[in-house]
Amino acid sequence: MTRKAAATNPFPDSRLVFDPAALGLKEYPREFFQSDTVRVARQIIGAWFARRHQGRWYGARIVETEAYLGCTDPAAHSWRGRRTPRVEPMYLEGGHLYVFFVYGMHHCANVVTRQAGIPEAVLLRAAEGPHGAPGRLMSGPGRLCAALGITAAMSGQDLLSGGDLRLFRGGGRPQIGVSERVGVGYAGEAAGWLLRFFDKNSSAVSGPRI
DNA sequence: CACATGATCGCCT
DNA sequence: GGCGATCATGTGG
Repeated sequence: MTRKAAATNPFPDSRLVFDPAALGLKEYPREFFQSDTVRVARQIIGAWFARRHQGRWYGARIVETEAYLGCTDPAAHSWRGRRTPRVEPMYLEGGHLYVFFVYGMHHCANVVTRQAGIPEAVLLRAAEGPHGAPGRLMSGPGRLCAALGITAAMSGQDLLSGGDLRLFRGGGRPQIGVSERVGVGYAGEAAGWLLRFFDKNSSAVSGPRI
């Protein structure tokens, strides 16, 4: 017997339409993404991940991230310098997008950090919409990608080349919570590293708020 | 070629 | 809290 397919958040979703120009949102300079990965993971809490589609911008205010520290991080796809077609975008210079497919049904979006050849990245785990928080729409990396229609075909795109995928700086100074990363129990000691960051005041954060 | 598994989610108990 | 869906990817023969 077949089971009901997992519910998907259709893209485009009109609740996510917004106007970065009207809001005066600015983009980050390249150097920002080339700096320390943990710093980027913290700093982009409150930033806007945006996608342009048929003339409209769809936006997600990032409220939860995780840092993946490349060759020396057992939880990272690039651990020990692994270099395969899937992971290749992680080796691009900071500011590119790395998207992968997991569990046969979900996509996860990452912002690549550091210089070209240093495969580190920040996983986007949760976001809230521009017109308030539409419940659990983007609470979790899979739902976040579903809501914005992010697929592996977009992996390797540059967020700083004036294209349809961008990251804008957010306003304010969110209160940042810190914890272990989610779902990396297989990574041994690295499972305990405090590399997950979230907006303490957001109801869209996906996992434990400890 | 064959097989094991995962940076998740939703439904079940 | 547990489990199954479902398949691209990586690894090994």
